Amino acid sequence: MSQNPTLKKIAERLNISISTVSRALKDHPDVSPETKRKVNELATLIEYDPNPYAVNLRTHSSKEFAIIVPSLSNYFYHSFISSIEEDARIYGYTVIIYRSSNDPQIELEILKSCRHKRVSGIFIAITAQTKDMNPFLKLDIQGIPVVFFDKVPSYESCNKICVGDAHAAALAAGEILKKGKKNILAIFGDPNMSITKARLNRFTDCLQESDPTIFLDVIYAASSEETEKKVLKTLSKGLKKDFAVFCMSDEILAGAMKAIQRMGLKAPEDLGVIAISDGMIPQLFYPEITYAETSGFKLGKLAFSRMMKCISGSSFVQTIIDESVLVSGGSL
Amino acid sequence: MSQNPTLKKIAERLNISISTVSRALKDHPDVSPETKRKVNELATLIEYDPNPYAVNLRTHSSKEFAIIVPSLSNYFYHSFISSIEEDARIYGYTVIIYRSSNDPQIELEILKSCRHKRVSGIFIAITAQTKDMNPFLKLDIQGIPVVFFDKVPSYESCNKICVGDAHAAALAAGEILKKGKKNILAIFGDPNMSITKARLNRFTDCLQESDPTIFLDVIYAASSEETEKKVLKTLSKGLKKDFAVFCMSDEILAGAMKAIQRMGLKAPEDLGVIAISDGMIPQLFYPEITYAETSGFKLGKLAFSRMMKCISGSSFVQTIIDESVLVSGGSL
DNA sequence: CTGAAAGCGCTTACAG
DNA sequence: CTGAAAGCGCTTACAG
Repeated sequence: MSQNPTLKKIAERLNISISTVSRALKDHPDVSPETKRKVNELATLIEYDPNPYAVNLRTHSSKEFAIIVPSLSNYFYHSFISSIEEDARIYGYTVIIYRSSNDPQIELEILKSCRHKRVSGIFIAITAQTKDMNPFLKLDIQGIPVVFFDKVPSYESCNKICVGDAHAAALAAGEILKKGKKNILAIFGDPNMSITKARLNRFTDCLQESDPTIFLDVIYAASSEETEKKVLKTLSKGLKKDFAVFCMSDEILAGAMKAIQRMGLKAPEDLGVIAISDGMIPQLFYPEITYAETSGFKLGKLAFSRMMKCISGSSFVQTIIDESVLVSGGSL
Repeated sequence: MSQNPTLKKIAERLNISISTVSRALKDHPDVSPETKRKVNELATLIEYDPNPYAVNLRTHSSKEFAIIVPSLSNYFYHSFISSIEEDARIYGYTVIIYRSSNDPQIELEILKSCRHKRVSGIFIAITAQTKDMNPFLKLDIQGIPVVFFDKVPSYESCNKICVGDAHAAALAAGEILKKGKKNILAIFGDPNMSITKARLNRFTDCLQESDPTIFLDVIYAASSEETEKKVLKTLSKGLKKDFAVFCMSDEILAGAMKAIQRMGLKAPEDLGVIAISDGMIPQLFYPEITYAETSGFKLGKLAFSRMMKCISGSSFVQTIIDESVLVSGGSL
C-alpha cells in the first residue's frame, strides 16, 4: 500500500518542521530561498499534492464550483458547462456537475450536499417546479454565492444570467415577417417555465403589432413526441398559404421536423421552419433550420465572470441578459 | 454567519461527550436507546450532517464515484451517467462527472484529482490517445477501483464493460445482407480507437464471408463535417445499384445524413442507411434510421454492479460485453 | 453504556 | 528564518 505523500514525510526527509514545508510550498516570504528550493524539489519528485480534505477542514474553502442542471441531454448545457470548465481551470477551480433530473427533491439534496462540501460557488438552472427560495438564501448566508442561469427563479434579488428570451423570440418573429409568412403555427413548451412565458409574449406581440392580418395558431407540447403528434394533426388538415412553423426549443423542433418529414414536406418550398435553438439539431438537416441562437458558451462566460465578482466580495446582485443572433439556414 | 451544526454542538447541548454523539448517530449497539433518541432528535432539529471533509480525513473514504468521459455531447454517455446515478443514489454514493475533452493531459489531471480525493471508484471512457496505463495501476494500488467502459484500453488485466462492438457490427452487416444490398459505403471513425477496430473487422468479415461479390468501400472520418464532405463526394459520382451506407457512430451518421439530404436523396427508396447508434439521432428523421443499439443505460447497470463487486473486495477482473439489438426504422 | 485521547493532514498565529 | 502548538470535525481503540 503506497501511502500518499504528506507534508510530514517531506519534513522528515529534509529534517525540517512541517510548518516550514507548508510555508515553503506556498512561497511564503519568511522562508529562505534555499529551503524553498529543497522543499519544492522533493515535493515534485514524490509528486506531493495537498490532501484536499485536510485543506478544506482547515480553511473552509474548496476551490470547487458546482453546476446543477435539470438534464444533461441538451447541447446548450454542454456548451455552458464547457465554458465554465474552461474558465475554472484557469483560476484553479474544479467543476462538479450535478443533474437534478428536473426533480425539486433531488435538487434540494444536491444543494444540501453543496452546502456541506462548502463549494466555492454554485451555477444552477432550476427545475420547472422549484418554488422555495429558502435553500438558496441559506447558501447565501453561508457565503456560498449562487448564480442562476437559463432557468431562473422570478425572485428579484439574486444573480441571474439569462438567454434573451424575448429578444430571441423577437428575432424569430422578425424573420417570419420579413419572409412574408402569414399563417404561423407556433409551438411552445411547459407554460409554467419562465422562458416559455417570455418567449411566448414577445413572439405574439411582435407578430400582432406588425401585422394584424397574420393568423397565429399557438400550441403547447411537453415533449418531442407530443409535438410530433400535434403538428401532424395540424399539417394533415392541409397546408395554408405562406405557412411557417415556429419552435421555441430544440426538443420541440425535433418533434416538428419528424412530423414535417413524415408528411413528405420540404422546407422552405412547402413551408417555412424557424426555431430558437443552440444550433445542434438545426444543423442535422438540409437545408439547415434557421434559428435564433441561444449560446451556452457565451452565457457561461458571463456567468463565470459574475461568479468571480461574487467571490471577490461584491454583494450586489445583477441580472444579465445575453442577446441571441439569427443564424440563417435556408429553411424559411 | 450561521455556523454549521457539529457533533460538538450536539454534545454540548445534551451534556454528553462527542464520542457518544458520534456513536448514537451511527446506531452503535453500545449506546442506550434513550441517548440515541435524544441525539437523533436534536440532530434532525438542527439539520446536522457530518462534515464530509472531516469524515474523509479520518476514514479515507468519500462515498463518491467519478465518471470520466471524453465528451458530454453524446446521448450514449448521458444514459450511462443517468444509469450510474440512479444506482449510486440507492447505495448512498454521490456521482461526480468529469469531462476529459478527449485530451490525455486533462484526463491525467482528473485522475490525479480523483486520487487525492480518494474517490470510492472511477468509471472511465478513455480518450483516443490514452496509452499510459500507469496512472490506472497507481489507483489500483491505492485501492481505488477503476471500471473502464465503452472506450477501453487494450490492456488485459482490468475491468472493462463494453458495447458489443463486434456484435453490433455483425447485426448491421446481417441486416444489409438480408436486404440484398450489394454496394456498401461504410464510414468509420478514428482508426486508433478500440471500438473502430472491433467494428470494422467484424463488419468487413461478415460481409465478405457471406457474399464475396459485395463491393465494400471503407472510408474514415474524424468528424461530422469530414463525413459530410466525403459522403458528398462519393454520392456525387452517381448512385450504384443496391446501395447502402453504414455509419459506425452517431457523429458519422449526422454527417452522412446531411450529405444525403443535400443530394436530395431519400432512404430507403434511393439508398439504404444503417448505423450503430444510441438512438437519439436516428429518431430525428423520417423514416427513422435503422440502427444497432448501444444502450448506455444497460451498460451503466453492468458497470455499477461490477464496481460494487470491486468495492466489496473482489480482486479478479472481468470484461463484460453488452450485446446490442437491432432497431428497425425503415431506412434500409 | 460512556468518555478521554489520539490522530487523519493541513494552516497559521505566536514565540523565538 | 524556523518550529511547537492548537485546531478544523470527525472516528475509534482503549479504559473504565
